[in-house]
Amino acid sequence: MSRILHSSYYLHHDVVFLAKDLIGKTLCTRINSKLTCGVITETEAYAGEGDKASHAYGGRRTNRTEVMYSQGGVSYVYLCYGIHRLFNIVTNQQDVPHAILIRAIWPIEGVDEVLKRRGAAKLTNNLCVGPGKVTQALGIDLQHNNLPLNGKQIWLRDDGFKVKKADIHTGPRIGVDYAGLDAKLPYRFWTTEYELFKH
DNA sequence: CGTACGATCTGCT
DNA sequence: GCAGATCGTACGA
Repeated sequence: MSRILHSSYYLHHDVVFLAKDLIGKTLCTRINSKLTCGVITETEAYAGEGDKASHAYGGRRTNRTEVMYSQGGVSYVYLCYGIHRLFNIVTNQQDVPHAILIRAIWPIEGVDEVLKRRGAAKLTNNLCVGPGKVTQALGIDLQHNNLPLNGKQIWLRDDGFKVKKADIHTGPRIGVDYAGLDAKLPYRFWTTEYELFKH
């Protein structure tokens, strides 16, 4: 059985819990009339105003970060290193700027289109491992910022994949050395049990 | 207005 | 292992 995640899902749990809970959920896009879906296999939580690694640290509120202050259940897409688009899920209530970066997926639908976008010949373990690769695979661009996550272009599904607790690993976030002690927080979650999602 | 830099990826060594 | 790509954002002048 498979169902779209309801908007309330994003509102009533802590962002760190959700980051872990999203492992095994399915992220779908229909962009340029192409349907592509992948099971989320790696995430990072960004815990708002108190988190030095977050764009919203210290309550920073600008054109770019404004969407993080929305009620949960919308997308936050931004440009990184001038090249890569990074896709985040905004969570929690209005004015609480929590977000979850999607760092990796295992593609399960529209795989041909994913391969085309990635410029690859076949599906390999690391085809969509890395946040820039995820957005490239799913066709997500800056114009997909601030979209509802139960909409026509982007949505999340629970396909009933059961990832065992012991198969979800935890560690510090990547590329946030500037965040001082917060760089050490165990806010990154991932699994490598791709076999669960095959066939 | 100027400028420094980043929640990265790739290809080459 | 490392350099280069590449540009919007943030912030100070």
